[in-house]
Amino acid sequence: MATELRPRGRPAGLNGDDLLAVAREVFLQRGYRGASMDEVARRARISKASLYREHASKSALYAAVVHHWTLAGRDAMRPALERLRASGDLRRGLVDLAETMRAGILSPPVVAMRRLVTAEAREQPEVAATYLEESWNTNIGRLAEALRALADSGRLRIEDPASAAEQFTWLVIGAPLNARMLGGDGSATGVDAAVDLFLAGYRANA
Amino acid sequence: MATELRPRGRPAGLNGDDLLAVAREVFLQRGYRGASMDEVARRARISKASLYREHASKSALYAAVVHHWTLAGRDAMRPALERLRASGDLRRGLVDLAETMRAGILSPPVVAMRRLVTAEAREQPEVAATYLEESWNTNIGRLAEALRALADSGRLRIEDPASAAEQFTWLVIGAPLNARMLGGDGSATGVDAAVDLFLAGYRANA
DNA sequence: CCTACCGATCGGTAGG
DNA sequence: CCTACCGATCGGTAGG
Repeated sequence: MATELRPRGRPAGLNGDDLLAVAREVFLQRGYRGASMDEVARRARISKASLYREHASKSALYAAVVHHWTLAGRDAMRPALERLRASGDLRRGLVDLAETMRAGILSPPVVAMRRLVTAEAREQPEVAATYLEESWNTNIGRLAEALRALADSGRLRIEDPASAAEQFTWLVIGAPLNARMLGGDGSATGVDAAVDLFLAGYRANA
Repeated sequence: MATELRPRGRPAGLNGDDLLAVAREVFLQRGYRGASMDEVARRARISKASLYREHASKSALYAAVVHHWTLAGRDAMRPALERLRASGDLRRGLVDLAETMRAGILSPPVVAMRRLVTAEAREQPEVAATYLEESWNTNIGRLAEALRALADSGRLRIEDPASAAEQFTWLVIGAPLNARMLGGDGSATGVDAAVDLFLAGYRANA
């Protein structure tokens, strides 16, 4: 039990980022409509009145959870992209990147968050748009920058890095993400076929 | 108003496939939890008791709606696949197929159904698994057959038609489907880049 | 086939 | 005195 020492009259309950983390768990487990403010408050060990003082409504709490999540996952691809730029073996670098992307995007919490935001896209389109822009398009843009750098250094021949980044992404994660979003275990078939096709189209030494 | 002539004591309300169509509209508009059995009964002009006599529960009605939907969309790709086999211009045939796939998979009702089934995949995994198998994997399998035929005739060089079918599919629809699932308008960038990359990897005359 | 109604629970807010 | 927080309950609605 997390019975911490609390100097004065400070309450035992959670707030701030810790409260958002608890709310995220509840939303991911129950879905938006299945999640109750009572459960969030109970698991955060605060009253509902306190919860509503930090977040004016259930939808505002949900928006805060998604926004906080996008900030946390913004730099997930950076290490693999830097390894790709530094790698002497282009093919190995792309395979490493592809496996990093799969491990991140196909991880259970990331899939669950995508399912949550997708399900609520009609009711709360601005939250879904924020997620798409801050999380997805940001990472695609960084991949495009890395591909452009490889093209500038003469290792790839790419006219449209943004399009190539999207193609690489969906070659790598399309099939297993689709399977996991629909509940299947995925059974990923390896990223080599994706990298092979990508290099067949964009390798410099044609 | 649809006040039809009814010869005898036949009730005015809907049943069978018409009832499923109304229920599908309600599920697509409201989501699973937002859809009420009262609204389905009201829009079908039957009592809730009659609705429950045809479908024992809300989840059973949902499962029937999804299953009926998968049967309706099973042959959507067939004409484009036959045109691909008969086409003299391989590239034009693939572009035609890609545009047909986009028009179907990105259409608002198909996206809405995918969003519904995805959102409910955790609560009702068997329904999502049925959708994945009967609708998605069936069409991917038919595309794989067509690619295998093109390989057998010497127009493509493909070792794994199933893998190539998945690659083609996600190159064509990955980015715009992702955008539409998250509420964006998509702004599809054309299928030429997808076909170009696919042919770079699988065209026979290497 | 319908009206009426159930046990349970929702998001949100009251007084102290 | 102030703040932060509590137990209790509001009006409506869900699936069945």
